[in-house]
Amino acid sequence: MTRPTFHDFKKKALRDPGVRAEYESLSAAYHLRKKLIGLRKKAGLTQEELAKRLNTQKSNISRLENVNSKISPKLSTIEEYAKAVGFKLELDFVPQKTIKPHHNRINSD
Amino acid sequence: MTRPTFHDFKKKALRDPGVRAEYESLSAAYHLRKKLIGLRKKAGLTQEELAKRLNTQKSNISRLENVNSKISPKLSTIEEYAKAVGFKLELDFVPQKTIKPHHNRINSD
DNA sequence: GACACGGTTATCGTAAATGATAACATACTC
DNA sequence: GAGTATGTTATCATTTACGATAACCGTGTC
Repeated sequence: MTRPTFHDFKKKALRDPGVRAEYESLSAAYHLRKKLIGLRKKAGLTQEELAKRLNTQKSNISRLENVNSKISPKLSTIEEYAKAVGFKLELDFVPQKTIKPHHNRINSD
Repeated sequence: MTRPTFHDFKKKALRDPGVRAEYESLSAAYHLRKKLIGLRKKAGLTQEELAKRLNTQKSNISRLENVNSKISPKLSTIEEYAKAVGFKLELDFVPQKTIKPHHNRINSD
């Protein structure tokens, strides 16, 4: 028998309703940060260069982008970041599906 | 000669690049608030009822929705509001048009 | 090894968002 | 007019995001 992989661990963890709830609630901020990094790199900017555009420091950019960050940024912060890398932020409100999720459904990340 | 109407005033004001910039920068938050109110009403909730769902006070809901408000809410605040009225918040980043705007173009609304 | 580059982390001070309470305005009903 | 419902505004305390500085970790280059 082999050692459990991280994938196995995640699969199992996501079956726990509590863990799953936290995972989903985190996902918005999580995906946001990944998105921001992608936009910055596509714009060919380092954190330091972007920081300069925003009149701030690279450490602050890092904090904002960092997945481990516990902060929930202000709307204006995200907007300014977006603008600095050449994008405009738009907010969409999509109706929540109230469908009970299939009990063995796993997010494919 | 008649008194200048508010519409005239606004039209003129928006020709000023500074004023216009401020107008545009405010518009995101402005539209957001209108959107939020619409979602709440569609859900058939009063501010007080929604406040209860969010474990807060109606005055705080009012502050968040109020167009005159100068605050830039946290992302999580908007997310929780959306969830409480049955919606999910999604962020979209659309490429900025760098086209120079027509010098006499006026926003309708 | 020394250096530069890109990013992370810790810390501290300040500014701003949020929580909470109360008083107020309007409109509507009895 | 008294009472109720909905939303607004002001104020204060608390929490948290953000600004700023510094030290650190790789990685690559010389």
